[in-house]
Order: sequence, then C-alpha cells, then structure tokens
Amino acid sequence: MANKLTPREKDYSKWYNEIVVKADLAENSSVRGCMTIKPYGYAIWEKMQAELDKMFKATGHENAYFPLFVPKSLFEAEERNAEGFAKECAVVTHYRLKNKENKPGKLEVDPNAKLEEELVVRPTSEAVIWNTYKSWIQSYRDLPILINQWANVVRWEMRTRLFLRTTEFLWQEGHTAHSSKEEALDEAKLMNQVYADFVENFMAIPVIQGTKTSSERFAGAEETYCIEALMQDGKALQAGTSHFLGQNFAKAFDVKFASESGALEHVWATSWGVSTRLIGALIMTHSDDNGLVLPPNLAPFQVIIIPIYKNEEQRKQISYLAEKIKLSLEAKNIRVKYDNRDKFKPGYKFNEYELKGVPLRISIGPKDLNKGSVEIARRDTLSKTIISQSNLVSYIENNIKKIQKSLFDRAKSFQDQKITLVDNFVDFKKILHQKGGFIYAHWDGTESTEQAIKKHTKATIRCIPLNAKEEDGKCVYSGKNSKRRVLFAKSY
RNA sequence: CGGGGUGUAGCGUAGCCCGGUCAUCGCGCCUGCUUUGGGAGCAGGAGGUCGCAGGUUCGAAUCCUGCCACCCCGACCA
Repeated sequence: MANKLTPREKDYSKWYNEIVVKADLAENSSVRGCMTIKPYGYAIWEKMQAELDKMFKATGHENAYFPLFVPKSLFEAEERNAEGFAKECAVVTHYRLKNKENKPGKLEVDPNAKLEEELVVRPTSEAVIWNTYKSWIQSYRDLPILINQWANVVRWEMRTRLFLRTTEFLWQEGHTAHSSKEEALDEAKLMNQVYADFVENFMAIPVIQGTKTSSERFAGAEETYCIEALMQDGKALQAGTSHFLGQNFAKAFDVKFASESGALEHVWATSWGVSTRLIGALIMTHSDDNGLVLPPNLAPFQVIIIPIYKNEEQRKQISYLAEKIKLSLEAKNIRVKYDNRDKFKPGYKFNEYELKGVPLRISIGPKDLNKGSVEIARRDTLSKTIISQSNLVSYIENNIKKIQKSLFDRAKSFQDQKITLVDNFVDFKKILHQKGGFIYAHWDGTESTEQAIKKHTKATIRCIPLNAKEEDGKCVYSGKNSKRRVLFAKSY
C-alpha cells in the first residue's frame, strides 16, 4: 500500500503538509493565508494552553483580555515597534457595508462609513496594553503587573505556511510592568526559562536558549531572549521569545510611577509569547513517514484501543473487556479512547491512529480473549508486543514515561549531532550546505558581518547562547577578534 | 511589488497546441454481497456554472480580451 508520506529529503515542505492534512490537524481556510484548526489539532493546542497556563500562574501571572483593534495613533506611539510591524498590518478603515446599486444581493463598502481614525488589527498588543497600563499605574504599590492574554493576532506576511506562519495565529502574550530594571530583566529571563522547560518537558523538543542580535531583536526591545529548536531537515525554528523592553513603552505611553523615595520614574517592561507555531515545531521535530508522533504529555489521547472481531458475539466480549481496560487506565489518569466504530476495519484504524500520532495502541482480538493477552504497539518505535492483561496497566504507565523520554532523547541527540564548531568561512559554507543544522562560530559582533553572512549563505544568527563560554577567537567571516561563539543556521 | 506557473466533481488529474460523441482517470462518497490480527474485494450508483465576465464562431474546457484567485522563487517573519 502506498500509504507512506513523501520522502522528506526531497521535499520537506510537502512531507510536512501531508502530515498536517492527513493527521487531521488543520487546513487552509478560504481567507488568505489563514488556517482552520481542526478538532484534533485544536485538542493539542488546548493541552499546550493548559500546561502553559499552569506554569504562568505558578510564576505569579494572571490572565486578562485586551481589544483586538488598535487605533493608529496608539499604534505609532512607540516608533520602533510601529515601524517594525507597519508593513504587515491589516487595517480597518470602514464600519459599514451597503447594497450595491442595481445589483441586488451584492454589497460594497459604504464610503460614508469611513472611520475618522483607522484601526489596526493587532499584530501584537504592546500598544493597547501600555495605553491601558498608563491608567493602572501611579505608585510603586501598583507594581509589578504580571498579566498574560490568550489571543489571536494578525500579521500580513508575504508567504504563509500552516502553523508556522499564518496570517492570523493564536498565541499567548505576557505583558509585565516593573519598578526596576533588574526585576524586569529577571522576569524576561524567567519566562524564557519557563518556555524552555515547557517545550523540552512537555513537547519533548530540545531547545537552545540565547539572546538575539540587535538586528533579529523584537521591534522595540532592548534585549530579546529566545529558545531555538532544530527541525529534522536541519533548519532552525524560533520556538518562543521573551523581551526585555526597557522603558521604551513606558516613555512612549507616558507610564510613570512614584517610587518609595517619591521620585517619578518610568516603568520597566517585558513581553513574551509563544504561538500555534509550536505545533509546527512539534510536527517537524518528531514526525516520521507514517505521520505525526505525539509526545504522551501532549497527546489528546495517549492510548487507543482497537477491537478486532469476526462476529457479533466476539464484538460484545471484546467491547466488554475494552471498556474495563479503559476504566482501569483512566483510574491512573491516562487518557484513553476506545474506537468501537463498526464502519472501519482494524487495519484502517491502525493507520489512522498512526497518522494521528497516538503514542500507544492496544488491539484486542479473538486470540487475546482465549489467551488473556493484548497486543500493544508503540508509535515512536512502531514495535509490537503481546502482553498479559494482568500486567497491562503498569506496562502502559511505564511506556508512557518511556516514550516521552525517548522522544526527547532522540531529538536531543539529533540536535547535538547537528551542532558543528566551525572556524573558517569555507567550512562554514560547506557544513551549512552538506550537513545543515547549527553552526557554532565566532562573530565579530557587527551588523555588517551578520548581513554579509546572511547574503552569502542565507544563514542567520539564531542566537547568542546563554551558556556560551568566553573564549578568544577570530570572526569566521571578517577575522576580527571575538569573545564568544554564536549559533548560526538557516531558519524558518 | 518584481520573475515564473496554475485554475476541470470533495481531493488529485487527462483533454487545451490542432474548436465538433471530451467532459477522462484515480482517490473519496452511496448501495449490496463477501470480508475484518496492517489502509479489503467484486458489482452497481450519485456527483461538474470546465475560475469569472465579455468576444470570435453554426459550434468554445479548447481561440481572443479583461478581471479574479491560488501556488512557487525574492524582500518580510512568532
């Protein structure tokens, strides 16, 4: 059967799209560059939301919600931020349609309904939020403000790709206000660490933490912390960012507080976000040619039970057993689905749940009824084992942990193997071309060198790793002195 | 916005050069029987404004004009 996906060496993007579509995660909507997230894809997002939310609350944050529309005058207040996003803003100019003359049933924009001031559909919420914070903050007693919002944003990108870069996407954005630089910096670092923990522990995706160079930094930020992941085709993907915004937004929106000493000072800010792009990272990190592979912590259901029967009597007996197994697993907080649909054959279901990436499959047939056994298949290794029904619960519990760990370990060793230390530009180009992945090389710290390397190789500086050791070296491009290595890669 | 390409059933497509039983094939869908431990087989069936609007012609999926949409390559990017 030609059920395998496209070989990824040849056409990685097709391979990716096939998984998205066949695993029933999302599809292109009729709106330019937007996507419809289907129930199974959304269930994964909900698991991610739930876990992140828990982590945000554990670090003292609360959720709130701010408006979708940003009046243009507010949007332009912080100049660098506005300039950075200006080219990709959807703008509302009118608030009413009317019937077209002589064309019943057809509508047109009513020119009389032009807005006094255009409304920008938020590409990010700093502007609306800081305009609001202005009225919330007077004294150091009002600080810190630690707020997160779950929202959609719109960025009118030139080229789009399901999950990775859609015109509209779902995300969370945290916006915090602090009374000191140190506290804000600590917050930005803390949230980057939260992201790293979440992505590594729940999504089983190893990441490298670092800071962005000034050219890759968020528009309006003083420092951008990020987590970078490596996809199976050797390209890097920015998985999350946390920004130290200094006093830029406080100054732009005139947000001051009276300190303990009575002095009026500008507030210090951070913002941080991760998006549905993480689902793209998940797909491109773990999937194989049989479809999606989900880490158990994120799988909407961790175990699928599939019955195999030849007649009604067998169906009844197997269903009885399956329901019993389901309850005993659920008692251990394991998410289980029993697929008793009579309309599909077992073989069809096996493939379906492999495409969906369900970590463990239990199949129960007539043979198992006689022997008191079940067959268990692991999605990550595609291996099958027959075990006794009496050992089932502990076996599944164990394997859920094992799979979670082994997915991370596998991705981690792939990533480690794809980080190459390079000391001259000839090797740089060769490694990038032949091996891909991250290149760990010295850089003279100038933007011009960064641009030149990008122009020659399409590789960018993904980050300056937080754990980069101080060492003397020569820039891989200019030969000038450098104090530490930075991480280069081609990226999404 | 520059360069290239494509629009035919839910999806993927043939036909277009050279106008006339050409609306083709596969997947999917529906019905029946046989099947069910890795995407079932056979038989029958439903489903189309050929992207849109004009034009040429006795006749247009096919030729001409205009428009629209989408895809790929560059600039942008969570």
